[in-house]
Amino acid sequence: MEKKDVLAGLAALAQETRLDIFRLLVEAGPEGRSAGSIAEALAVAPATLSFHLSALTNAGLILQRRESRSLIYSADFGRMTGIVGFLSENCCGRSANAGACIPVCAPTPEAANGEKTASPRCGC
Amino acid sequence: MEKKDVLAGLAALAQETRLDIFRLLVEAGPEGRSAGSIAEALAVAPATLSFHLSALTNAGLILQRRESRSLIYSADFGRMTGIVGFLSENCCGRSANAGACIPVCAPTPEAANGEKTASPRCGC
DNA sequence: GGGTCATTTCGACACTCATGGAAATATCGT
DNA sequence: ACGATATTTCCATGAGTGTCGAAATGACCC
Repeated sequence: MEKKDVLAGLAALAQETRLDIFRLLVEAGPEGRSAGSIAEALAVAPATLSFHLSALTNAGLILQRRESRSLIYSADFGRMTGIVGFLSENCCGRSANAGACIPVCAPTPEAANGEKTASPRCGC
Repeated sequence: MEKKDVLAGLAALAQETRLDIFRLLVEAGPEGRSAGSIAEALAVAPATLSFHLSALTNAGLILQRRESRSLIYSADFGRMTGIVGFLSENCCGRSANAGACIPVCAPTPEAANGEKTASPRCGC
């Protein structure tokens, strides 16, 4: 996970509507949710929602797929785990991390296999 | 840790110069670093640095103290841990977090004592 | 192919942000 | 009190962001 990716992710999440969208998608799990359903849930105008969805997509935080007429968005858990890992490693102090942990989502298949995950998991 | 605090923290860190400043202060530990020393290390104009330092301070991410002529800034590790905790809990999926952890800095005295820390530590 | 539904793109607007020079403020040593 | 040092505040400027109505695109069904 490179700094510029983390920066993009933070910028994307540092906005109330987008954070709400992302949390909604995390809650929805891998199946995701259609744009319309998100717009309704958050009471956001379609054009505005689309703007935010593309911001999140560009940041690599969410994925898009089409399902007949609807576009379904879902959270990219691996990316989010990478960001949290970066912050923990680089922004929480490196010497004093003896013991304390924050539980995190299980690695997604893609993260578990290839893609060197820079975040060292504690062996608990 | 409330959503608006997390939002403020993310907004503060979602900017390259500020992320660099914060990482420098994390590296410096509790002793911190003077504004001048930061400006020199990152090659940032004093006025610009001051602008960013106050953004980080307003977000609650760093602390300021005076030491004779210099103002010393240091990272607020408890705050950062809170933000990472929030992201892990709310943005990494809640069902699938069985086992995986990300090591995090030991809680600061203030976090360890009072101030209900919403982030559940895993018992490893 | 025409109608309809779901969503995006375009365009315009108000607003906020990042930058840095110049002036102001605070602290120290003499 | 004065000069030097460290840092902030003030100000102007250019760039970027969030919002949303209206028009365009894509997909389905008959």
